[in-house]
Amino acid sequence: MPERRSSDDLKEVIRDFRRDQVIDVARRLFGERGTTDVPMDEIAAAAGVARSTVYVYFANREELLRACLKGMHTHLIDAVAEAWEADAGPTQRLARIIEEMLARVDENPAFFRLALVTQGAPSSGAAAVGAELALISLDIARLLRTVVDDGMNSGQFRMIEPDLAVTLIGQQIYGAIAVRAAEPIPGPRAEAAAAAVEFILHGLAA
Amino acid sequence: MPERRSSDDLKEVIRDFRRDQVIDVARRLFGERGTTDVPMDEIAAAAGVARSTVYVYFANREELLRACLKGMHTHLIDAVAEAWEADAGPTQRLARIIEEMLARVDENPAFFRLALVTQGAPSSGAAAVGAELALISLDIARLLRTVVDDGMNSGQFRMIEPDLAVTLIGQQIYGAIAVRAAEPIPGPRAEAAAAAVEFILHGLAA
DNA sequence: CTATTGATCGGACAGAGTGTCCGATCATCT
DNA sequence: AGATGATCGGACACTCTGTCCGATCAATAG
Repeated sequence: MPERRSSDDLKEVIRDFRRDQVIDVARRLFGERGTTDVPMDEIAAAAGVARSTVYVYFANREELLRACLKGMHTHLIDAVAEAWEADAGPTQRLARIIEEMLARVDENPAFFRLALVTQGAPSSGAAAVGAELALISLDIARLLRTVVDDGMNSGQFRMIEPDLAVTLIGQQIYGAIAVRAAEPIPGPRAEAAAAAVEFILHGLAA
Repeated sequence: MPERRSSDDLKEVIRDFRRDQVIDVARRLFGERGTTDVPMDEIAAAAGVARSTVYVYFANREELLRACLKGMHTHLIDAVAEAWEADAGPTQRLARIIEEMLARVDENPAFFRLALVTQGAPSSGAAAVGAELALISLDIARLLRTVVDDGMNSGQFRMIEPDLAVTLIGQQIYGAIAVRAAEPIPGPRAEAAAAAVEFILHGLAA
């Protein structure tokens, strides 16, 4: 009985390992050349498996792409959540969220660019893929909402419609990510994050 | 001789008309279902021409897509430039730029979403298409630069690195556009624009 | 040690779309 | 009426997708 169990578990582990192997390769290739321009043949070859085997793990191209995004999602949320505990004030937390997200961009700019690109894209894969990204947005929005509420309660932020505040901050972050992902050689991350926070807090007026 | 000339001109006009006809249809279909999911057959059929005729006007799918973006580009720049003359102060001009851009989004959200999506996308078409969009960004950045310089010179904006200021404003606008393009039923445009301007000027701090 | 099982391979297959090409057709201008 | 040029429509080769299936190989059970 124990043998059987551990044997099954092993298979599971191997299976996941193989799966991740394909996902990693796909994420890299998708990032380099775009989702549409990489044939399944090539992904399979690069991952060292047969094309037909890829279709054992993923029903189709779209599901593979979704799996790529899913991994990034959990990674991002984990990183932000971890940093979350460390800091206390709303300003610090806001700074931390932005810095963590930019860090994620720096980790794999090509694929992050791709993720933004896929966002809201009315293309075949995107209906389902969009759902995956919507989850990320929701998670981030929830965190931002907490920041905004804290900021207003403590009198550090001025009083405006909280939803609007979240939208505005979100827009700024979205833009910052898009810009950074597009930059060939992004400048120092800390400065970029600090500039964004400063701007979000005080704007440009004299 | 004059006949010949006007005859040639007429051909030119007809040619352009046909071309625009295809572009309009393509823009709509691309907006509705994405660039990859609309076969050339369908575009041709919807435009009322043979598929082979489309290939007379456009070398390939990518060139057609680029033509779609090009039209939007000129339209956008014209609209902003026109409004530009009317207003004087940097704040008013900033507001006007944002409002005009959001108006463009409202005109054809589906296609605008698509344009954002294509932005920086490392996909087949996107290398050349990206160039087209880069031009738009450049034009807008130039306008924003003027706004920033005016604002600082007149003491209405605080003094910071102008390039940074342009980037930050650009990020907010980019995000605002993306968010609006993604909304199923966007709220009142004037309010959205006003909120963005207010945010850009004063931020969230108390 | 052998038989079974399950995963993987490799290749064939139909279907769909792309871009090219060319003869047939039609309208227009001479 | 005849020449000219745009358009049509369909055939073509090519590529990619997703499906399928027999062959192969390794680990495991008996």
